[in-house]
Amino acid sequence: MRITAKQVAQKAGVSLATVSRVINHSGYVEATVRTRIEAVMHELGYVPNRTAKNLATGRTKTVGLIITSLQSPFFVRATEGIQDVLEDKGYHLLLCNTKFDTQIELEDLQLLREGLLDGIITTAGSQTRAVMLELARQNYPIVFINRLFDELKGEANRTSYVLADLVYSGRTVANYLLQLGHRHIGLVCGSHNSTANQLRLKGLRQGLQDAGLSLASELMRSVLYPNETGRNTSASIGPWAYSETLELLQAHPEITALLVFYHPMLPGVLQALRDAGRKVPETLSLVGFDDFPLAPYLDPPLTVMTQPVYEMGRAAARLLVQKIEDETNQVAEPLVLRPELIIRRSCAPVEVSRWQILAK
Amino acid sequence: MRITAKQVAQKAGVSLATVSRVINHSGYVEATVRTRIEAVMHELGYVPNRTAKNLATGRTKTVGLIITSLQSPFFVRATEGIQDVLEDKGYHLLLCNTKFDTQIELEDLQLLREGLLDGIITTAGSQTRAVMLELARQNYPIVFINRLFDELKGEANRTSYVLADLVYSGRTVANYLLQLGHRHIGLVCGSHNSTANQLRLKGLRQGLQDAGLSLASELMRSVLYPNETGRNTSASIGPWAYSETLELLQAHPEITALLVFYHPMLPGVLQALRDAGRKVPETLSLVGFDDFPLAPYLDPPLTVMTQPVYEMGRAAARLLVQKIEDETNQVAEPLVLRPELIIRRSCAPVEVSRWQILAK
DNA sequence: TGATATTGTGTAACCGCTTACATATTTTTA
DNA sequence: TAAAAATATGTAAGCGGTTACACAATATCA
Repeated sequence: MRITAKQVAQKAGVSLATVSRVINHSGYVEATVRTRIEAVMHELGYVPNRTAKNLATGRTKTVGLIITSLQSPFFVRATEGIQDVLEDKGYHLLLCNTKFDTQIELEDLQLLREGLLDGIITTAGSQTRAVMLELARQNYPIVFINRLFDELKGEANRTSYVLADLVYSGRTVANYLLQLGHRHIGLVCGSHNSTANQLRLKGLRQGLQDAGLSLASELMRSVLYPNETGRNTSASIGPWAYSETLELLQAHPEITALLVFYHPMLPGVLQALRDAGRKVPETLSLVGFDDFPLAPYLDPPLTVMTQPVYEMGRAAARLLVQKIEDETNQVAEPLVLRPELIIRRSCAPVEVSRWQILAK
Repeated sequence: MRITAKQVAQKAGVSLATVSRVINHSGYVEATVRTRIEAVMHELGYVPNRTAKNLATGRTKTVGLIITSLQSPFFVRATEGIQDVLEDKGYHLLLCNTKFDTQIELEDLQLLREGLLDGIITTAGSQTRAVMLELARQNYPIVFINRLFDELKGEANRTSYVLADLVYSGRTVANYLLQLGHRHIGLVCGSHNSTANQLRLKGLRQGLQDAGLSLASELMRSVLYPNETGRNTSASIGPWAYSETLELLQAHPEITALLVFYHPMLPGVLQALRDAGRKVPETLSLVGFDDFPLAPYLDPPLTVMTQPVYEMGRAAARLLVQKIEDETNQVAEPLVLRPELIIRRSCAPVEVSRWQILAK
């Protein structure tokens, strides 16, 4: 049924090797022979078998992208950047969505060992640190986005890092809110296990400390992801975000500014604010993380701390392909990009908030 | 370096075949032997090679998902549904983002022939009709989402269809707006090439005709996607949507209701409305297609026509896996799911609009 | 014009696993 | 208890390409 290169070779009266050469444009092939073989391939409708090629070459031209959710514009935009580069370099993308399930993540990582993937780009890995380190040390090509492994520092291998300066992110937001007069800053973050959140938190702390303040840990809520308690399907994180936010605001009415570290929590948070009777920004200032196309059209337009996500995706893909194609081990120099605060209308000076509250 | 099954066999003192049997839990293996082999595998850190297995079995346990963009919640949510099922069935997902580029789509389809993919789920295919038909007739497993091929009707092959009743969508929206008193309904749709849009349009026309009206084609704008004019990267469709909307509103100030068929155009449309000084819903009623988590928090909360996207994704994946694993050809019976109108606050009776306009 | 380099092609050994078939042993059944 | 069935394992032929190596034919050069 399926036409093989062997059949092409026979029909064209040449050897299998020659056919392979014309397929891959490798080695020497006489022009007339090449033409003849190409004609036969066309006539027979020959299509080379990718799997066979993969086995013979030991490469699949496929890379895995491990993300924890598709619900965040961060992942979507990063994926676009990655794919634009991969497409250019002739690679394919296997999308692995862990949904915060460690088990799934481990299975996905295993694909590297199984030879199905030439490399991996990952934004996950909080729960799989050990395995990650092992893979890195076995010189599998890996690019980490917003994730750093200090343990690997100085070791030559085939990993790379692409990061936004998330500490700067946290610090900048802290400064901005401080400057608006806020002293009680609440925080709803995603998993506290996430490196990204830890870095942002670190920056936030720094910013507050510089002003002689400290972050009250009781003003901070982390939301357990649906799957951190077991395997699950793509459930919404909304309800969690909603109830945590509501509780936080009820327990701490002194909060005048709220940070939302993880985008998929936004709907839940916004609903909680409505139900708690907190108007943004009059009664509460709100800052999101990661920009998205509709942010300017929310009620109110949302002020966000962004990262150059698309570029980060591109960089990650570029680095990964480079690591895949250049087998030498190197000491990775993290590529750090700068986040940016986009001020819209969800934050107001604290005086206004006070006034509003009193006026009630 | 890499451990092969052969080495495991040697070390365990059995044949390669037996090792294969324990790996795949196939055939008969004596319990003690199985244990011994497993011990050796573990000791050697053996990991089976996926590519070799793929070649030997002629299957890759990988399916391709062809989408045109990641910017739409439709694709994101569908992808989640698909992946939840695939994960369950032990399949992987190769994500193919065509960005409306026919060339890319053709290359992605080719992966089916190249044996890299066991099957394909696609939401695209407007420009690749001929190739699609060919693949379908060659009995490659394919599931179409929101896409129907009349040419294939009654033919037995390995395709399936999952659709939302988009004609109903269009009709329902028409009825709703008509009932609110709107008579001049504008339309900003994505590519007119998309089957989905054509169906919605058909429904819209039906709804209007039932009321003795007809759709004025000059009130309709389709937006050329960035890539319908050549290969491109993941550029935003925003600017196109913006300028088309602005022009439409300027040319036809009589429009009192506007439909947005393609979600990624929303930001551009909303900006245009602002710039045109049209308040929603006072001065213009707005209906979006496809729901998304932040829709209730837009300004104003957006009324949308939805499809059960996640379920459609799940259904598509289930059907595809079924087609892959059951080689018999069948006549496909389209699975049609029902859309739903979610009324929020972006539509108002036309009297109000008139009043507002006059009041100016 | 003979030595050397370049070009062109075939042979055959992989890549690492699956599986049809053959064979041997044990269990079941009549 | 002999025949049939079930269990257990090995042999070897694929799966469909790539590529090292050998060798032949031309082209290049001093």
